[in-house]
Amino acid sequence: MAYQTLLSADAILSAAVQLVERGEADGLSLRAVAASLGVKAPSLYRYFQDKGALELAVAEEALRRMHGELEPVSALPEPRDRLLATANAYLRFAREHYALYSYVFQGRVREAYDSNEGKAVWKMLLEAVSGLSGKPDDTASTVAIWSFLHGYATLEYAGGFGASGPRGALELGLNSFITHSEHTSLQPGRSSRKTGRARG
Amino acid sequence: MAYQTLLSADAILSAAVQLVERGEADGLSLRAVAASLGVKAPSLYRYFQDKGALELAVAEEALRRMHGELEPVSALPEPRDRLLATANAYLRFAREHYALYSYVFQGRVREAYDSNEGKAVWKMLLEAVSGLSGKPDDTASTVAIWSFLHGYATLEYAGGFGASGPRGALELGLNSFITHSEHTSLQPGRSSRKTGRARG
DNA sequence: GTCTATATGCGGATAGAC
DNA sequence: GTCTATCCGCATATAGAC
Repeated sequence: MAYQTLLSADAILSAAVQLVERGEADGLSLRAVAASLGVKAPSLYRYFQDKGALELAVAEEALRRMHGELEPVSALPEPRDRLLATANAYLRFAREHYALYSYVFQGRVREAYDSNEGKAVWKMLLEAVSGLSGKPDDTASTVAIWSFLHGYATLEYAGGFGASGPRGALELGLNSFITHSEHTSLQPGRSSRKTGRARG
Repeated sequence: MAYQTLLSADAILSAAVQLVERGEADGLSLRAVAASLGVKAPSLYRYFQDKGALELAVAEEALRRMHGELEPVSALPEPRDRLLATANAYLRFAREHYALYSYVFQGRVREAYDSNEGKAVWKMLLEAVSGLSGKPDDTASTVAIWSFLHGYATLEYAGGFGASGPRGALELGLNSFITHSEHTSLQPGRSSRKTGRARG
């Protein structure tokens, strides 16, 4: 046989993710992915039907890594701690891998939300929020906090915070939600620590 | 003279904006802009030095239109009404012109934030928020609410709200901020209406 | 399983005719 | 002031050789 096996779907996906992380989420190109693996572009078609398939795989991988960032703090027993830790983990991922993070929210990758990876991330947020509010599936609060976190991450990256430095905004926002949530909680006695404010 | 004046910077900008609005914010192309005006691409270089200059102009125009949407409600006397109306106007613009809206937040257009148009939008938000909290330049609260609004608009468009329908999240988020803001207000007596909850 | 070669398309930008 | 013609580059994707 003239050629050995150099590629695998995993290796291609891994290389694609790496390029997205470096490239600020421009356009991922099959040529660049192939080049980074030392092969030519047409070789990739043995492992992915077309570019769209690879894009979807990248989006799912991004969500998988997000989930991996959120999962470790999901066992925290105290609801407020858990929510704050979850929010911090979310923002940490967005900051350290912004190109990959934003990849999920843009373009044609909306199918990824219906994947198991997308559902897993949503579940992390939902349980962290619901644990504090006491409501079993507190969709409204989860969407609200998710919106806040995503917006904050985006504006921070885009430089929407001027020279004034917005550091107080994160803590202020989280405290607003938490206070409101505790105030309308179904289990008011449980998570009403007076000490310990949100720290970003 | 063999050719008449067919173009102007305004006409080109207007055509470019229209293409962005239609095209879901893919890549704007000079060829497409020219074609929509019935001319050829090289003609545009008489009015814009290169593509980057046109892109910046589009971003500034987007911010100008956002400001135009927010300005009418800036005269509302009651702080809570003004903030809610401002939030609603912001979301209305984002919904009805999402491609143009998102254009501002992506890519290389960050210079637009430093323009007069960017400052004007920020000022609308800042004054609406500060009017409620009573603090003169309440940057932290403004950043927090802006983050929430931007995140909500983005997730709504991206379909991040599943079939469950997140309608309560907008009101919940706004009420959380407003309650927190009024609670820590420097002028507690002024905007403490018990009636009237946020309506999205 | 990977290659070369190629078809096809879109994009920005410039030179020089009219 | 707008045109044609052109250069150059990058992209997806396929056919067929090795």
